[in-house]
Amino acid sequence: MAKTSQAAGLHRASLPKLHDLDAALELMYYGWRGMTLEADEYLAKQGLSRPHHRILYVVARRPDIAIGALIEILGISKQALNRPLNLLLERKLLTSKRAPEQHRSKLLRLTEAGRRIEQKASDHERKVLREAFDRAGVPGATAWMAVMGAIADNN
Amino acid sequence: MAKTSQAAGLHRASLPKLHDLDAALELMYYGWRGMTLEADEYLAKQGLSRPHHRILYVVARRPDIAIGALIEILGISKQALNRPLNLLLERKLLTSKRAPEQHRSKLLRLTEAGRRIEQKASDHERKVLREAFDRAGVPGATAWMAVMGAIADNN
DNA sequence: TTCTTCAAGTCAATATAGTTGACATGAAGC
DNA sequence: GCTTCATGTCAACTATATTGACTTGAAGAA
Repeated sequence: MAKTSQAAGLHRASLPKLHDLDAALELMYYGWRGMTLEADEYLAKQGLSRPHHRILYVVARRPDIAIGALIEILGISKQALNRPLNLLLERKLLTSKRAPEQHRSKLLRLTEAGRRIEQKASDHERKVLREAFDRAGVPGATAWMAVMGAIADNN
Repeated sequence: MAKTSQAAGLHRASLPKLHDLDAALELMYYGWRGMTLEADEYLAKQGLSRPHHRILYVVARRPDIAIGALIEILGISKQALNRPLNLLLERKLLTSKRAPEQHRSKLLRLTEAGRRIEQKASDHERKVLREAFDRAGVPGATAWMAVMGAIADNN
């Protein structure tokens, strides 16, 4: 029996709601999935996954970042960083060189191939956001940003 | 050396932006984190984690759901469901009984203890959303829902 | 020059969350 | 009685993370 038509990922479940905010709660879940779905598929085709993308994303925006700083931003241990980072170096999507004056740390940079993959993966995510923002108009997009900011900064 | 003050989770990185929508992209990432952070901490104290919570969440809204239907909604294999589900049964947060007329399937229900944990965990997530919505007002919340719906339904 | 510090790299063991494949059980329907 | 179907379970594997312990190699200071 073929699975009832689900091109990719899971359909939104539409469970009965027990609370006022259940719909919003589920939207956050499916929104996250919706944004990352195509990017993850693209990355999988390249033999990469989300952790690799996160590394590429950060290095693209902080060229010559040291490994310690990268660990801090990603919020993972250096052992957890080790495998994906080495894969990216082996595949020549990243380069590392010693700092000229601060020879203890290694500075990371994207190669052209790395930049291309980072851009394509991030483009998939931005495309989903752009289409949603286009439908909502500028005021809707602004409101979305404000609400997400408040959620993100929850302390 | 103590980590530079980060009560829980990671601070928002504030990377330089390469694209218009990078800020939105990062907001989605940190928003997801912001919503789930306290719930995850609460669950960890109970010796549970997000997969357990997802099971409890669904069963709370679909009492007497069969295992096959639960698998479909969660989008995981029955082998992946097996461990967390059995833990919840052992801990008596869930009960399972055979259907009276359809004796092949097992029907799942929350116990009182299960309901309590599901509520508290989901309350942590809803609290974050409620505070953000309160700040944004009804129009902002409505706009947020519309944008998230468009992102979630990205096909 | 040795000693210490520090960034980075590596090894081992463990946990969690998932996968596919194979097979058992037990009730339902024909 | 044979088949179907929901469930359960075993094994092997992958990926992503953790903590702890240790090495390497350069920098800075005594």
